[in-house]
Amino acid sequence: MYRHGLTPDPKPTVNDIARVAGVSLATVDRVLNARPGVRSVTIERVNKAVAELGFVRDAAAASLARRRFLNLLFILPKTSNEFVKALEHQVAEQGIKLLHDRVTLDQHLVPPFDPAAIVKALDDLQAGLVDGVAVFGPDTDAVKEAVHRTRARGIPVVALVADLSDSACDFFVGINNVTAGRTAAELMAGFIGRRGRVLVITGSRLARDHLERRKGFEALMTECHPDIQVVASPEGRDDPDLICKMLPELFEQYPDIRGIYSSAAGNLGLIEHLSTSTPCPKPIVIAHELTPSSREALTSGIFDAIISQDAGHLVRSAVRLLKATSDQSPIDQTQEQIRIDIYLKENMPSL
Amino acid sequence: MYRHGLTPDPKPTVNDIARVAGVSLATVDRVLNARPGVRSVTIERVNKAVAELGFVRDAAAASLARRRFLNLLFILPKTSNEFVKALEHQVAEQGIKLLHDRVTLDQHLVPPFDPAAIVKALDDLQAGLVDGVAVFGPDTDAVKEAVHRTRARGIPVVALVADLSDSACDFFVGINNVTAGRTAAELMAGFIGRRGRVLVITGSRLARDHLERRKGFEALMTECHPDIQVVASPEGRDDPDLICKMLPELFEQYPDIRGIYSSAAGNLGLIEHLSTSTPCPKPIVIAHELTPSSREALTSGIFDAIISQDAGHLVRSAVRLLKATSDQSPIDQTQEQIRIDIYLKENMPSL
DNA sequence: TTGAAAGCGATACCAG
DNA sequence: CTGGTATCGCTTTCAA
Repeated sequence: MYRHGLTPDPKPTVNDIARVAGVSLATVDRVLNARPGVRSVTIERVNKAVAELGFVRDAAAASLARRRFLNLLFILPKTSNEFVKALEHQVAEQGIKLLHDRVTLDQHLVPPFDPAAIVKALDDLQAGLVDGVAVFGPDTDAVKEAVHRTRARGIPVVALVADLSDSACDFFVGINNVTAGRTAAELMAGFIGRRGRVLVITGSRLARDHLERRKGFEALMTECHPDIQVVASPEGRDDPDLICKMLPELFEQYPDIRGIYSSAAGNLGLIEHLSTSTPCPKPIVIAHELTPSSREALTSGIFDAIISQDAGHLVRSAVRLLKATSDQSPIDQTQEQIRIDIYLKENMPSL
Repeated sequence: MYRHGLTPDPKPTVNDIARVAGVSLATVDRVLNARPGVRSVTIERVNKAVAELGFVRDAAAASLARRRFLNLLFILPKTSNEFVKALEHQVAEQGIKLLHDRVTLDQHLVPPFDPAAIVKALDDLQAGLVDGVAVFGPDTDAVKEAVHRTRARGIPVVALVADLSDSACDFFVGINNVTAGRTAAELMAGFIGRRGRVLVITGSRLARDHLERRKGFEALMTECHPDIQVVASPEGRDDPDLICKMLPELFEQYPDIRGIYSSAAGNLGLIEHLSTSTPCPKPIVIAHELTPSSREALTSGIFDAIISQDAGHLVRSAVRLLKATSDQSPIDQTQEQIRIDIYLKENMPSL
């Protein structure tokens, strides 16, 4: 009754194809994997049989017979940033599970904001030892050229979290940060009643993702909320101490701040400041990335919302894309789309 | 250099275990799969070898050797509801891809709100033909008993979208609807400035998920926002026409409505009403489930936010859980946690 | 340009 | 209780 209605009882195998097409197993394989050295008439015949029988390649058998591992490498910035830590954790964790699927995950931590280190890491790769790379690094020409060389050597590359311009990579896995900034702005506008002054805490001008968020935030306010004034802090450089210190001055200068948007990675400094001296009335605070400390700030009411991207999803997606590239298998765009998550106190996931 | 650092070069196989433990392949298999009929000393010896060699079972080989498909069935309500349609679509879509992985997906649509139909569907299952079931149905005793019988026959069952109480099922895949309602309330409170009257459009008292949302919504308002008054509409029964008709009267009765929470599945009626006669000032509207029409309402500004759950994720998660149960393989709780998504105009995913 | 045959790493079945 | 062995469906030499 509930037989899988999609294949005529015993699922056809390569043997069936071979028999029906009147060729050998080896030839069927050559056609299925688009290997060279088959006459086009033969190709036709095989394809016809494939279509006729409704053949679907068995992934398990294929993977087993291929008798080799897919070795993937993640190049991440070496920083104490909680979000990056979460990525590292995911790579390590998922690496263990993926062993079952003949995939290995390694990570290489390079100094942050150091294009040369990434270039070296990429150029040092041995094709054959590494079958794919995911890079989270600055969008500089040197990096893009190194990515280019890597791809030229047949190693697929995905840009992780921060895109590399001019589609230097095979794929980008991450969110659109302009959109993320706009999302923060939309939420902020709603929460402060569409009027008043908001402060944007900025990071470093070297981090493209942070710049984009700020740009998106300001753009949306300009477009849709003329009664909201945005002031930007000096560069916080993602340094908690620096940020904590610069805040009192800013509040003095702008006593009417109704909202704060922490666009970069300096949440700790902001939390530090707000948990000691709370301006009154308490401003609406929106920050990025759900991490242990931002989670706590949300719970305690210091933060009102978090804009986030799921580290687990980022890693899984990068792996799937690299694997699909290697297997020449199709990609499910909708599954690979990384969402811009909004978390309030109530919908924050447990754990 | 980047050799997979987790296994000493050639990954050990069952043969290696057998050799080291000094037993046969068959015995290794029995131990690995916890099959009966092995002396405990032998079990010990095998486990020791497994630990020593750092053995990881090769999923591809196992799946191939098992030489059978995993046939899963989704029992869904037959309704024109867009969210359910999205589920159907995902089951169909993912079913095609899963063929590669020796998994088949079928769906059985039963009349909505009809416990007897679900009971029959479950009792009609033939163990051996169906290896797992995902059910989206009402939480009634009859259904729970049928689930019980199904599980007793060795067929794992997951509750999809709507939980069945008393942990009748092996797993629940879906969101906590009380929490979803609270999330909607938190967002609503922020958007309307924490004061004023809000209207909740309710569905049917038979749908536990809808009731829970409303309960959560009201609870949060009571707990945290004393200046917000919640009024509930008569039951809309998810009927667009009915809802569209009852609204004018409600607005007349409560001219000061500042927010509307569409807690059930009657978005179409609400959209219909609001797009013809817009009350002024326009109330904040929050609804559930990102679907083609709610998406459009968000784009056009009729809706301000959507609380949603990802249909693709729901289906994938149900499949993984059923598969893991069948394989006796471990589960990654964090990946199976379905998020309560919040979408504003800006962060709505494309497609 | 094509074919034959040897595995890949687990599971299942039949003996002992 | 334990062991041998034939697969599973596909990929990959090695020959022809």
